[in-house]
Amino acid sequence: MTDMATLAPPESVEAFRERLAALTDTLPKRLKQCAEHIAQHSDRIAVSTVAELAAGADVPPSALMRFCQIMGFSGFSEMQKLFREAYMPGFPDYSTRLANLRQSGSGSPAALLGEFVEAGRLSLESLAKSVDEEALAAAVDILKGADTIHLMGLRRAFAVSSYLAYALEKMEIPAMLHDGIGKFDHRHAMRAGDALLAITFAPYSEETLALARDARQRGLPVVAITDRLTSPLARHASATLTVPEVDFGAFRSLSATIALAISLAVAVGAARSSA
Amino acid sequence: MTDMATLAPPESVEAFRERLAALTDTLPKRLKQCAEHIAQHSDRIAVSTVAELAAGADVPPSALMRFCQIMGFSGFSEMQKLFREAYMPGFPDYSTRLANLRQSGSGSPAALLGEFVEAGRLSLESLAKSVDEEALAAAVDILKGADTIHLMGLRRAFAVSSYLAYALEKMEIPAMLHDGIGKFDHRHAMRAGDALLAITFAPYSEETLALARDARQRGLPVVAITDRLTSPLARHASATLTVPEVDFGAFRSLSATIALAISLAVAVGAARSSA
DNA sequence: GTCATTTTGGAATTTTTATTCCATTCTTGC
DNA sequence: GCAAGAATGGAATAAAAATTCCAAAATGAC
Repeated sequence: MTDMATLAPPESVEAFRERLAALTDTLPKRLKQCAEHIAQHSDRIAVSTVAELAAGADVPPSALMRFCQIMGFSGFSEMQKLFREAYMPGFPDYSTRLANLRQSGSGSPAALLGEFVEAGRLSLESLAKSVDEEALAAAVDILKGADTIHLMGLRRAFAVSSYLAYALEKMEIPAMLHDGIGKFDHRHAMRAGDALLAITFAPYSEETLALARDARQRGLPVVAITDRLTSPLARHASATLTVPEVDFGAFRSLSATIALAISLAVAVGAARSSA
Repeated sequence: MTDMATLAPPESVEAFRERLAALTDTLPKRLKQCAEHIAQHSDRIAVSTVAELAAGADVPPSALMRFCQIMGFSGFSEMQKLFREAYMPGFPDYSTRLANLRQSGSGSPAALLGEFVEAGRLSLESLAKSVDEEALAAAVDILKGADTIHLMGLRRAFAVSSYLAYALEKMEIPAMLHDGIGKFDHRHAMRAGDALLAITFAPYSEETLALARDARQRGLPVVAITDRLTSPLARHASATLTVPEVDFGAFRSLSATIALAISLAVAVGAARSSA
């Protein structure tokens, strides 16, 4: 760190992150500690003091000050300003509103809604944190090559499989929704070259497991969306995607499952149309 | 405000809100301004200074200090501490993770997922902010008195109506899902004493509108879940719930719609079982 | 191993921010 | 309309935080 032509401070959190990523490797020990701690806890910058962050990174406050300057800020305060302004963008009083909703008499419809909104949000955040990018890419790979995509998910998972059927149809991708109507199992509709996307959560639906087993035995690739890597569905799957859905009461919000499913569908759509 | 036996400071954001609500009406002008501004922007407390908040409430800083003390804190700093500590976003590094996801090459499945997760979150937050509690209560009222609840929603709304059918079935509430199979419209399955819950978004499904119109003409109450109060579905409805769903690309996340729908179902379930 | 250069830790300083205090202005009961 | 009490605004003070600076330690080139 000899010279460091004072460049303009990052103007957005994204720009900040980019510069941070670019710089981290070039920094000496203490400053790298700062960079890593900041990268890990960037959401605390807005509500912490220099001393607190420095303690967290296990460096003296002056090291953290130097770090801020290297990032292009005049000092810590300028950096903090960026994060304070970005704090809760778009929906400033969401948390207030949510608190009011949840408080509006337990059991009241509004309070219930508050709980489900929160459950959905937690599920989505948790999904973003835990998603296995490789498994997702593998799943896209499998489905983009399939002649017809068979969709199987019953009971609570039926909402997801039916939405996928809608999305795939819209993108003109051949898909078949196995809906269990009349107890026809339609297993013979699955032909060589097809793939199965199966969705089930505990307690696992026997019909879904059976269809996945059948597909597997006949050599068709199976993509699983389920709740755990050790789920019985995963045993039959070539790629397994897990969703950490938060329940409220007896029902789950499905937000995370649907987000994952629709992402998968759109990624497959993009892959097929560019092929 | 003569004497104010110094009581212990609130230990949680909920306790804070309760005390705030209880106190607001007893306060003189300036202090009430503080209370109202704080109630409205409690999420900014963690990242603001006394001067900033005071300016926002249009009072001098000393008034705000007095307000903090009346709330039971030793001063502003102690109050701010409560909010800074409470701000542990459910999953500490969610925002970092999300930023990484979205950055992972546009068009990649992971990047798509990042976008859908964000769209879902925004939808949920927006729903919490905009939900019409009275309309929600009215909808529960209508549905809790119905003999059979008829569910109608096609295309993208079918995921929602089918999930509702699942939830109502689980709660042993008589419900019938109109699925459009074989183009049977099943309108005559709707009997006096029943109610219809219809769901459609632009471009509105003709079948759904037709069924709602029919129910209306026969004097059955109709609850609508749609995207705008001016939607054609709302014209046939006794209660209209609107959902501000955020799209990403051609598809919506459905998170908010499902959260609203399931809340409605559970509230109806609770109302019926306690009746 | 020595010297030049970079990096570091902590004490000293400056700036910002919170907090107190009190003179003045409003209210309200009579 | 007058007094007594409450509420208010702003200047003065105290506290906390950010920032700078420099001597000491570490590193690395020769």
